[in-house]
Amino acid sequence: MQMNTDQLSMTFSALADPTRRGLLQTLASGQATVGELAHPYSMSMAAISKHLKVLENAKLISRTKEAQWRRCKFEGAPLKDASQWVQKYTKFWEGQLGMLDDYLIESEGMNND
Amino acid sequence: MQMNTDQLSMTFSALADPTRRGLLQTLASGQATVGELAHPYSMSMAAISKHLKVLENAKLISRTKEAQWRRCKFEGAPLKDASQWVQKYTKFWEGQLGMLDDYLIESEGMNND
DNA sequence: TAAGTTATTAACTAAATGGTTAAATGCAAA
DNA sequence: TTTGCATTTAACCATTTAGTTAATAACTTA
Repeated sequence: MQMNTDQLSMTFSALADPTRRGLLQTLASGQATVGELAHPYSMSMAAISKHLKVLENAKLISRTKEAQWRRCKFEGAPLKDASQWVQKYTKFWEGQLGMLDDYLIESEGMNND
Repeated sequence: MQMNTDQLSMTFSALADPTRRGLLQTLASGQATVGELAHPYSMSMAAISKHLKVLENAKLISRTKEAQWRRCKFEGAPLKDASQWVQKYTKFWEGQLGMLDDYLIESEGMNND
């Protein structure tokens, strides 16, 4: 009903698609044009263009014009918050497991920051 | 058109909603029933129940029956892969920034594992 | 057994998503 | 200035998502 507009939701949402993760992987090997990015996929260029727009809205890529090409570049800044969010809970989880291993009391909880 | 069924997509997709992240945060302070989880939200219990089903399908929570209550528990296992994926690219990005700071050649690329 | 509590499921709705093909845009080159 | 290439946008479609209310299920307790 409503689109989630907060940055963290946008980031996770952008990452929740294998095609988009693949595009980011390609871009991690260096900048590329839309055509180059589209090449490995059996999907119209228009579809890839839309995926790139999702990534751009999430600020995970930037695009610069160069004649009739758009050169895409990976932008990792939004990953920092995502990484922190996931890591906090990953560590909490691993902590829980550790507590079980050591026969300590379960579900001590986690602070709220 | 098709639902993304791979685990990583399911995980990111589940995290791409502030309500669901909030539910996980609550659960990180200890197990809770659906009613307890629903309480802070101005949303029907049915809606929360659906969010919990998304989290359950993504294996981010488990539920056990206890009389007429369902006790929910945070399950962090799927976060490991998500964490690794995000961290790999976060580190790559921070590396890129570092290279710029040090006036080294830009876009050296990133290996493919 | 009847009534109340907790939660899920069903049926419905509006909007978002992910794809298509076709048209439009912007630039380069003949 | 026409042609061609790279890309985006428009219009469309089917599916999914996120919510609603109402009905149902499962269990407790009076």
